[in-house]
Amino acid sequence: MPSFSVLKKRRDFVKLTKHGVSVATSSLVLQAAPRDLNEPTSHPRIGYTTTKKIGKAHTRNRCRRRLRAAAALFFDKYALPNFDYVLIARHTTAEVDFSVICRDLQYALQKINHRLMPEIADNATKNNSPADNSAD
RNA sequence: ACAGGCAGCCGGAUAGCUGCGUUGCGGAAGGGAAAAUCCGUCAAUGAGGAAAGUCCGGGCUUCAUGGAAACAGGACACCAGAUAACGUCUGGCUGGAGCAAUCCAAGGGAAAGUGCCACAGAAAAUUACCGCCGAAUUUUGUUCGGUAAGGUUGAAAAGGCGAGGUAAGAGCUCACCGCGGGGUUAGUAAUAACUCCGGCAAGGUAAACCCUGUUUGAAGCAAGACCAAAUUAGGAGGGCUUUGAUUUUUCAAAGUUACGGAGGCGUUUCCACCUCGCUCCAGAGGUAGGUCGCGAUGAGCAAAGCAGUGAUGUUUUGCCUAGAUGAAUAGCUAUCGUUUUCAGCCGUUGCAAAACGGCUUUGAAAAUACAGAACCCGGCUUACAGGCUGCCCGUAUCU
RNA sequence: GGAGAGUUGGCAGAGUGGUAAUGCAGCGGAUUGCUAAUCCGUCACGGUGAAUAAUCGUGCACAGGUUCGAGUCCUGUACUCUCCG
Repeated sequence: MPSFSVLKKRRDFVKLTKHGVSVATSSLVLQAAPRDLNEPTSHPRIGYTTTKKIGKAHTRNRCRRRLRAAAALFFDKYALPNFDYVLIARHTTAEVDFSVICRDLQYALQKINHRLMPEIADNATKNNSPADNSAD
């Protein structure tokens, strides 16, 4: 039973690239950002990006599937509630061993959570009211 | 056996674990009912020969018009047929490539007209530089005429070759070949064969404009239809209604907003558009969302029979077979299959080195292609590891 | 998914079927005590060559075709960019 939903709107992707934090590994790139804090939903959301750079439609589909399979393994454990994540495929994603993708994703999730948690703490101390946070 | 040619087919398999879309069924909540929403140890089903490129042809939808046509522009072009249609396909003709099977060809018109043919060359299309010949003048020559055989240039220079003929030459004449026209025969036709005549017409380019014939409205599922939500508060104008003045026309005030107006296919004009319930200006908001279109009736798929040289048509029987929308149809593991290479073993030739062939339940390593439906069909083009089947041709050997 | 435009030296950018312009950058030389500016030359790739002389071949994204001859005309392929109210 998946405990996360899927990002679909272009607006959300753009917001992530503007305001989010990103971690790059050899096989994938992970972006993450907190959602609006006044919304009560708690599930993390995840999106997948495969650009035209990495190949034609067949290879892009394959990359997306492999990323989705890896995400299904690890997001239950590591993903934080009220956060949006985006996985971006790279040139190597279709070719490399699946174990490498799993290792990279695990590493990236741990690192990005480590970098995001203090940011939230800072925000909470500076701006107590969530209305000010959303106005930025 | 080797080397080719053509046509067609396949394009990984099995098991396990974890998952996805759609449809059906069941359940939950919800409601007058339905739809939408969520759930399921439920069931069924789930990519291709090219799904690709978007190069052609259709279906379908909208726009314009009473219905059409014309012009411009585009496309096509040997003949006959197939087809819903086509620039596709089939059969034939002609020309070219190959020993052959077979393959390739935008393959109408240059005698309707216009343009172009750089450089070189006398001359690139009614031409004459050198040369050859004759005459005049009178003498290393000059002028006039004839000639297109010879020379140089160039991609291309006015039928080819031989003989006659001539001052020199020339289809000027003749034979053969080529070319053009007529006739006969064969064929639906393109065309072919035979025969007679003409003396030869004035180069190339139409993938330059063009001519002739045939054909063509435009845009595309982000087409288009419906549903729901959100916002005016201003000015000008028009229409209608009521009231007042007035014989009517008309004028003023208040209210109201469709039955009115506008719309222009490539041809006229303009440059964001839509909504805010007439139009324009100003202003504000928006370019989000959902359902249908959308797949079980279709130029549908499979098999067999019949007609036809064939494309194809037709009859019978059976089948219903993806429907997503940040986009499902999978991810991983194991075993097997296929191919290649290396090692190993066996056989043949050989003194040997080595070469060739075979074996894989003897093993190892590597590879396992091109590539993902997006409204749907018919083609074309391009990409593609490897494998299978059938037929045909050539060479060598044997019978 | 659909519609359309383009590709020429290191960069920009012309080019009626007939010798691949021009500018910037780079390199060499002149000028100067030195530099800048200015002037002159060179500047796609490869071969022969002692040579930056000379000469030959290949070059306009790639591959075919038409033509005596294609950067240009026609067909196919690859890549890049733009638009979809």
